Formats: sequence, C-alpha cells, structure tokens
Amino acid sequence: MHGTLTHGKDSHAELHGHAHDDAVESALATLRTIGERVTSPRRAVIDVLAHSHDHVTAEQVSAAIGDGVHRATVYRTLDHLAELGIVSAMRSGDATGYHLAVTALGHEHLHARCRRCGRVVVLPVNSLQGAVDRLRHARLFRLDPAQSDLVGICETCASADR
Amino acid sequence: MHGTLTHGKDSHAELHGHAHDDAVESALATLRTIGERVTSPRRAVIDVLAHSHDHVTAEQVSAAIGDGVHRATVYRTLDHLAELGIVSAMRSGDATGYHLAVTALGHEHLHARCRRCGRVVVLPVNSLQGAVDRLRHARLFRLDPAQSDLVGICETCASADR
DNA sequence: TTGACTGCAAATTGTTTGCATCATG
DNA sequence: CATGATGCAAACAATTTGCAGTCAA
Repeated sequence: MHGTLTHGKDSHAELHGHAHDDAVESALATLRTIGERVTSPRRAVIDVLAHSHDHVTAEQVSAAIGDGVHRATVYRTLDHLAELGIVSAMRSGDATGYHLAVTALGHEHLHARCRRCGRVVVLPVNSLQGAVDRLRHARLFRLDPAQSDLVGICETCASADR
Repeated sequence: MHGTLTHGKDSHAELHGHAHDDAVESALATLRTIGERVTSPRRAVIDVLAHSHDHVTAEQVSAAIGDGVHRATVYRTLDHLAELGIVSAMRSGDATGYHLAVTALGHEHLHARCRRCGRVVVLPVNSLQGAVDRLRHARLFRLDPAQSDLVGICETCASADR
C-alpha cells in the first residue's frame, strides 16, 4: 500500500523526526515496559502500522514488509499486539484491519463502511460519545466505537439514490 | 443450534399461530410480491431464521436444516435475501450472522460483542439513535446500527476487572 | 541459558464459483 | 418451456497451528 517501505536502519534519527517515528518508539517502549520482547518482526510490523494512513490488513502489512517476515508471524504479531492494546483491530468486510492504538498525536478515529460501495469513511472520534456514555451509565455495555465495524450508507451513495 | 427443527408442513395453521410463522409467511409473501421464486431451500432458510432467537451463522442455518439443502445454497440464499433486504446481515467475529429484517413484531435489536469473552449482548434498538441522527444531519454517514458490529467490553467482564 | 518468538508447511474455517441439472412461474 | 435456482465438487482467501530451530533478555 506504500509501494516502497523504508523500514528500519534509522535507529537513532528519530529525535526530531516525523511523528510516525515517535509512534514507533512509543510502541516499542511500551513493549519493553511490560516485559515483552522487542524483535525485528515486531519492529517491522509496528513500523508499517505507524506509516499507514488508515487501517491495514495483515496481508497488506505482510506485503509491505516483504519476505523478511513470514505471514504467519505477521498474523501472530498483530493479534498479540491487539491483545496488548498496542494496536486496534477492526473487522472490515472479509479481512481484519489494524492500526496503532496510540498514534503520535493520540489521533484516534472511527471507520464506517458503506454497504453499497464498500468504501470506508472516517468519522469524528466523538461521533458516538453520547451513546457510549448512555450505555455505560445504564450498565449495559462498554462500547468501543474505534473497534466497532460501523455499517451503513455513505452520503455519496445515499444522494445517488434519490 | 436448535436441536430439532420443526420446519414446514403447517401451511394453513398460522392465522393465530406463533408470531414466528407469521414472520415466515410475511417473508415468503414479500418474495412472491417482488417476483422472486419461492423454493424449498428458501422456505427452509427463512423458517430457521424466524425460529432463531438471535443472529445465526450460515453454518448454523445449514446445520439446522440438515442435509436437505446444500451448504452452498444456504450461503447463496442468505446472501440473496440480504440483498433483497428480507434478512439483515451482520459481521460478528469470524462469521457473518443473519436474522430476519422484519420479524413478526418489527422486533429489531442491536448486537454488541464483548472482545473479552466473545459473548453477544443485545442492546435497545434506539441506543445509537442520537448518533445516527447527528451523523445524518451532518451529512457524514447514514449509520445503520442494526447491521454494525459493535465491539467493546460487556458489563460482566468490566466488573470482573476491578 | 532458556523460554519466548519465528519460520515453514500443512490444516482449518468461512465462503465462493463453474457447470450440469431441475423446478418454479 | 425458459430462466433462474440448486447440487456438487473444487477453488479460494483469511487465519491458525504443531513443531523444530533461533534469539532477546
């Protein structure tokens, strides 16, 4: 999805670099802190996620990394990181999409998928805040919109209708 | 999932029978109305859906029907019925769950899946109404909560935490 | 050193499709 | 009787898993 991926090598040039790199370091730091091992496959996966604009599938991550890391490892790593809360997983259509849970800017967003055209629309973070609060206070459910697969019709398709 | 399934035979005993049967008749009537063929596989699938309390997977529907209908046909039928709007499809975890769009009572509900224990919690229909309206008025998205895969933590798991 | 992590290959699961046949409208 | 629906078997895509070898801590 990125064509060329510049993963790795720059282990000391991120002090003032792109926010993406900060996100990578932050994620790796979290790993170390909680006593998880920092390996090159994990570094590579996190790196791809940090440089991806939106959610990417395991297959895309694997492709972006190249042959250096086995697909199965990418799947295992993404799954593991998701359990740790370092990345967020979201089921979208047939595959599962992943993205860093905590980006450099704490930039969190919601994805909504149009069941007509399949496109993924990005919605404001707080779009479902009211519902989240209401459900929580009612002791019904702790809804996490960022991990939910929101489905509906995008405005483009909706207006194409009438 | 139902053990024994009493599908069919009672083609004239639904005037005051269970609401499920009404739902079946209603769905079949819709099919006829829009010029779709009414076949035994379709009858069987709709029957299972009408008698299912919650959303069921294609595999479950197939199992409930038995060997009378081929799995591929069940998948095709569910997909077709979903396109027609007779059933609602919702991605839940690894498989797709289906349920009649219009039950006898217009009884529509939302499913939320706990990412901790995997259980599916049923939420009030209007839980996300506010968000739906807001998104619509803002011309951002026509959210359909009933078809969305809502993810979070159920109260049981949440209280088990602290 | 050693248990966690990875690579590889093969198994699973969920779902789709090409094609010949059959039954509804 | 014509066309769309089904059965079957085989293809597919996304993920998972058992095991042996490897590496971070």
